[in-house]
Amino acid sequence: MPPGTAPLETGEAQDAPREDPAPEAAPGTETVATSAEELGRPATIRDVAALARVSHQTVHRFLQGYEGIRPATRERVVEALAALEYRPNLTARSLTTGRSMRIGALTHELDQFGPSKIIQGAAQAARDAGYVLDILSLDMGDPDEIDRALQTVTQHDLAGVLALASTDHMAQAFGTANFRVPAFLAGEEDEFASDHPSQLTSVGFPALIDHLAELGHRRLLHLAGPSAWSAARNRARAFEAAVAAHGLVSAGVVHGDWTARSGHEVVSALPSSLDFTAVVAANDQMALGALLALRERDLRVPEDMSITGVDDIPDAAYFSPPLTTLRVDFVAQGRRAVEHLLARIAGREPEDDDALISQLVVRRSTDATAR
Amino acid sequence: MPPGTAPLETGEAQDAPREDPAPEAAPGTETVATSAEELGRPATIRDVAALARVSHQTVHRFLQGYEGIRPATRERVVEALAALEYRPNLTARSLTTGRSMRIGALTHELDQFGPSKIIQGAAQAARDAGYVLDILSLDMGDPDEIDRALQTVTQHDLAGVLALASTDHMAQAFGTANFRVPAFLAGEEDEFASDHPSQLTSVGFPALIDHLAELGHRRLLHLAGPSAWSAARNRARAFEAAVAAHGLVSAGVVHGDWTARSGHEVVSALPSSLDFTAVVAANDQMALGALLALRERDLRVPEDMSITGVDDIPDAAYFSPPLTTLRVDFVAQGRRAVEHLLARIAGREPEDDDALISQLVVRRSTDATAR
DNA sequence: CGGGATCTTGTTACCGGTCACATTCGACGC
DNA sequence: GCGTCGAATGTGACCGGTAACAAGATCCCG
Repeated sequence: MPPGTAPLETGEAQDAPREDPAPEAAPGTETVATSAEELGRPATIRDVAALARVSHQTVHRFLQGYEGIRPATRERVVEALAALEYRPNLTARSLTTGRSMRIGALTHELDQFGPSKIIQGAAQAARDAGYVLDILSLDMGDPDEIDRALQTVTQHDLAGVLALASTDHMAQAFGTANFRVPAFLAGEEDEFASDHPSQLTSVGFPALIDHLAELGHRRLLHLAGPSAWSAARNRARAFEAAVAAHGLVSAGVVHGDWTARSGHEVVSALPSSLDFTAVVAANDQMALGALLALRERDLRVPEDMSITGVDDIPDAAYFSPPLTTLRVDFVAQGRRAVEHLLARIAGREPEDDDALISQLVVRRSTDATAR
Repeated sequence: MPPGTAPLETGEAQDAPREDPAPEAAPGTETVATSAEELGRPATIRDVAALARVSHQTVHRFLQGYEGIRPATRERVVEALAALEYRPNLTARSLTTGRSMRIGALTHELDQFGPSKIIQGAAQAARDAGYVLDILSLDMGDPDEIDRALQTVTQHDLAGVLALASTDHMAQAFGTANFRVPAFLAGEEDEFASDHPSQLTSVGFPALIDHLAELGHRRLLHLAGPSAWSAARNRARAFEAAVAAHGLVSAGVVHGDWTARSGHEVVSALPSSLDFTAVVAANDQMALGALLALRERDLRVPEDMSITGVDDIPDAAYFSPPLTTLRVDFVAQGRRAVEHLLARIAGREPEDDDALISQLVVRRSTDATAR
């Protein structure tokens, strides 16, 4: 016998002229809040029910979109909902349903351009779907981190998990983890991945290599990313494939770690006589480092050496010289990752989407080779 | 009369040799799960209580660190906790307490270096404190966005809100919003802010201007950020103050929008005869754009013109030439913002922390002036 | 106009912690 | 050996939604 938690007095007070909704506490009658201010706290479904003089279940049904509510009743509910500015408490909802409107994003490279753009796109897509993105930042290197993240996930009743890390380490940890909820591993790069082989010969790297071939370059050096990153491997593979397809020659593949510093180091360490006329870097930062290293070796870009990047970071257009590169749509990748995850959460098959194609942006860092 | 939800049979089964904990369902006796696997779902506090043959409240007390539990009892609880791999359900906890272990981060410039680094630091600090950072990405320009964010906050029972936006627009919207929970507005930049006036004359900009003065520069141009950003205004003010303190001359302040593109535009648009010998940009990107514009005007850096930035983005060391800049510790700023917020959540006064000082990094973009 | 089918609405319990209060236990004093 | 008091532990309700089921209202038809 709960003491009148939800008083259902069918008093006349409500039917009286709206002008005088003064809280006249009739004896034995619980006063019913008629406005959000009067309540002083977020309205609950029962507050609304009391004001509408229905059961909380009727309010609930209305909120679920149930049709079989008498118009008169429905109207009272609608009014009460508005008067109390009702917003469902998502925590309470999560408790019963066991699921929340939250997506966990596992990540650890928030400071890099690609990943942070992906997060941006993912956050947008999540928001558009009414979800919130929880950042689960990982300290890589500590193997327990994945476990900790996993615990966080289960403790927070997340609706799903998006793994935005792109290293093998992460992919592996992710693969063995059991999140108990839908999960989706988003590589930084889909386009060059092996399950889109058709893309390899249509746009992106082929267009880039094509561009260099047209300028007369025959021997190309690839400045690749760290091989533990799938994106780095994919790009290296795409490079090799495109070079072969054009009958050009790969002068080798050297590895950096995505940073300008590594690009600078690697290029500085090359032997003094270079048997290639263009450097194809796997990202713009490394290209930047290479640019400086070439300058320090008294090689002019593009007269003596052409150089290209991938990503098209905003700064790339203002390097000296401006960088020819492949523009990658990271925001779209992030959006898409979330959409895939949401599909999985809903039990749907993700819709087959068009391949994200990167676009060649020609700037001054490439030109006809003198050699 | 709840039907034995938490069976408290003091059966002997538990005291029997550990070797045989087979689930022998005695008639009229609910079986008690003795391991996480057997349960097949996350263990609740009542599962633990049943296994430990205590009330759920005793388990609760243990978890709260209550001391007055008899050793024998305590031991059973500890064992049950471990056997069932109990993890509190944070959603349920939030429901009763009305607070969660989540911090909302309002942001809209996730792709910029500073903000994304700040988020990184904030996410770390949040994680270290057992919190999770929820990204509430805003579409600026739409004034309803703040309202939407506010609703999100209340619906999700967030413990606090961190506003990481740095524009006046955001600050103002934030100031008028009532989040019902602790909130903290973190500017991108503390160091140059007016409430740390002492810093203005000790490190950071003064060191930078000092450096230029020593190289013989007398007239300096400031390439500022958009004036709607407090960080831009702070930096401009710090510039003016430092110039005055050194008896140098400000050749004016021109405004960009933080991008390399804007730096390039602004410097390209300057009259043909320049009456200054150094450009002090408010961030590295604009300095990059300026660098290219100067090169296009056939001005050599640093021989004809020195140039400096602020932030020390990783790429700055590999610009052509490498950029003299002020290193700003954004990660620390993010951490600190979260710590402040957590203090406010806990009702504590935030501890007075040392000013975050930016550090002068001298590279090749500055040199003695020929003029 | 009664009885069942249907439509509409209400009642009660539950999710898993937390809190307020009640009860039992054990030690001690007389 | 019994009463007392504090320590140890248990009971039941509650947070705000959701779900299963029950019951009242309405309607239709013979």
